[in-house]
Amino acid sequence: MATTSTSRAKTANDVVACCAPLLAEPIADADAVDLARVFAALSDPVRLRILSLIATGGEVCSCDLEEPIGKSQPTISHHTKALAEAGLIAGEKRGRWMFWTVVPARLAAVRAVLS
Amino acid sequence: MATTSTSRAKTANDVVACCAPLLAEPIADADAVDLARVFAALSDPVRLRILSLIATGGEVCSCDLEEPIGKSQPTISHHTKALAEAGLIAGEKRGRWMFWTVVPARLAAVRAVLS
DNA sequence: CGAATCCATCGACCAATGTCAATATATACG
DNA sequence: CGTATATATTGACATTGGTCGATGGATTCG
Repeated sequence: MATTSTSRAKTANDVVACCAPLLAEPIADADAVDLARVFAALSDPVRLRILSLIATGGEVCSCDLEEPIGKSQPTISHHTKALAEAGLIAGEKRGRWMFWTVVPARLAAVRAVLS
Repeated sequence: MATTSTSRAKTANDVVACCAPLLAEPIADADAVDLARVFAALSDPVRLRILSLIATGGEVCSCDLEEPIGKSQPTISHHTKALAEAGLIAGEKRGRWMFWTVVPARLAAVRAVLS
């Protein structure tokens, strides 16, 4: 490993392409727990704005999020960690900077669950 | 009005087809708040299972949710209300029973935001 | 090495949320 | 009308979660 994944434990990262579309068959209990974690990562306005900034920016440094978001540095770090643990963004440290990119496949997987 | 919408106030119901895809341009602050509310409705395992049961059942009575979900009646009512206020399901009362159906357009709108 | 910068973690605080028992409301039935 | 059933609401409780100040760790540069 190298670039991505900020050392998460075993979060719902590879677990989301888990389940058949919600509408196909009743989702299993454990799958629901994992899937809920991903939606929880999307359930905060600050995180949605961060995700949107990263998506439109292509590759964005944490230091460039603080000003447009208008929250403290620990708060930004807290939210990027949450998004990364959900597998929605991936971070790469270069020098002192942490660069974030979206993980399109993960977004596609979430869309698929809602199909 | 008649069948749908359990008397919500002005929730993020018609507000979700709000915004361009998250990846097109940085989402506005107010839009992020509205969108976060919808994802919050999806961020609970019990609600995901309820949504899945309704989706696969076509039309499901609240009384038929209590047993498979394994939660108390007030808890089921609490969650169906949350899903309805998010516009993800719509309820129609017939007799003493409350029948729920999914709102496919709303699911499609959520998918579109993640496109 | 020492200073500066970027980020992560910790501790604390307050707000929001899931849960249930108890109660209220509405509808059907005899 | 009185009883039974289905659902909604209320109040209480414990847990989770967002936020920030303070601190620590890592990297660059002089």
